[in-house]
Amino acid sequence: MVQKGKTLPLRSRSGAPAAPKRRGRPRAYQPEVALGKALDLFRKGGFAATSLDDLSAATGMNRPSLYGAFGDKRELYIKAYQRYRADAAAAMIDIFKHPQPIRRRLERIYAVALDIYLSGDAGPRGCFTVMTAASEAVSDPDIRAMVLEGFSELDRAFAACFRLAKEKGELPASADPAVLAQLASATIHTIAIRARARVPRKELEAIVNGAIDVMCGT
Amino acid sequence: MVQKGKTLPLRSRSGAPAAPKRRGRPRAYQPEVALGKALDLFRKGGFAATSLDDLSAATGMNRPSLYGAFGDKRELYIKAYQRYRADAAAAMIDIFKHPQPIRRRLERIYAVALDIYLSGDAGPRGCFTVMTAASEAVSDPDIRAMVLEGFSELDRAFAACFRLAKEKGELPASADPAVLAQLASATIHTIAIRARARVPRKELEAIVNGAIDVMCGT
DNA sequence: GTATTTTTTTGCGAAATGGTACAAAAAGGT
DNA sequence: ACCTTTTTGTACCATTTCGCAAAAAAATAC
Repeated sequence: MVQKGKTLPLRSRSGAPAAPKRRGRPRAYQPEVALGKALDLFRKGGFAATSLDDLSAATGMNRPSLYGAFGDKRELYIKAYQRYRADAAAAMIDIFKHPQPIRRRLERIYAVALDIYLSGDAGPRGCFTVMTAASEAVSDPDIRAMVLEGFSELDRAFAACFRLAKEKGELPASADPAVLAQLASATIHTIAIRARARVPRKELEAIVNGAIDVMCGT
Repeated sequence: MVQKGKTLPLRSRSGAPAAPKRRGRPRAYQPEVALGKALDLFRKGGFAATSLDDLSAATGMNRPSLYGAFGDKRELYIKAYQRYRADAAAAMIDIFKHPQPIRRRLERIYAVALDIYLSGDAGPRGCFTVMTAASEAVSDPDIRAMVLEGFSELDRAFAACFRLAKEKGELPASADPAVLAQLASATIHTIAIRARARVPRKELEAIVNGAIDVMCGT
């Protein structure tokens, strides 16, 4: 799916491929891929059900190394969540940028969303934002803030799409972009949740298609 | 809830208010209220983050009694979830039964849903079905089956409402009750999730009102 | 009063958990 | 060769966790 985006190792734009001549013993792991493995685990089981031993086994790093690289379990969870958001944003950004007919746009967004939610060796992993909201967000203010940001980011992105579509005359003048955006987000949330209960892709696509029809008119 | 024959103190239909002369040492707890406390805890933190010690403290039963009364942690979780579903159904049943204008009906349903999702001393507890879907449903087939049943129960109840409204001419002939029902469920899911991130009731009500407008026409 | 039944209570135990201390290892600097 | 720096690997600790066994308690039945 997305995770291998590689995003970071920018190597600086000059030729130097990055050989900063670090001083001590070289790392036996690549932080990027280790964080990816940790994200996979957290997405599978959530915060509480994922132990440091599990994370250690999956990343190949022993616990002290994990601790040194990412901090304690909560910090690792937060970094994994940030990584998830970055990956998801990277997978969606083109669709939200390039103007297209609203229907086409929505179809593509939901297709990518389903790819993300249904991926996973040990069953569909769902949406990490939704899972985090369901579990940690109530009691942890920092995590809650990130989750809320995730929600409004999505709401705003959808709203921008509907606003543009309305300007282009694809939607009736009576359409309210903010309301439609929240419905579009609600559809994201419902397929994320249902995916987690192993509802098959076909059914989720049917939900998506029905929602698009209502939002855009048949 | 099979274990005790006797299930509920049905008082039998005759006058006898229940004095079955039980044989051994009397219970120091009421299973009903203990299960309620357990449900509260599970709704707050989820399965993995709630320990038997927590449950023991909250119910006032020590661990062996808990075990004897409800089985192991997983069984207790399942019974608590069934209780949740029964409570939620009881709170909604009247609204789904009595025919009413579709808008009024939806307003009442969402009002009750918000009451359920926003209640809780230590922060909003959200929807237990959604939380369970997000965490346990992937890996536990029995729990998954119950969650799926919860989803389709809600879908069907909404669909029945829309079907009736359509027959009564409240909705255009083009309206698809099944699609509208899934949108109504999606709205339930989105407010459940957002409630968990402490989105204030006013905002959730705004989402609900917008969704109702789209579903029923403005 | 004694036996029987059911529940509570205490306490154990084996495993898992999050976190850390410390020595060994692997690199560069001089 | 020797020191410094950084990371790894091993081992450990204190706590928590789930589950159970066995004794004590509280009621009824005889």
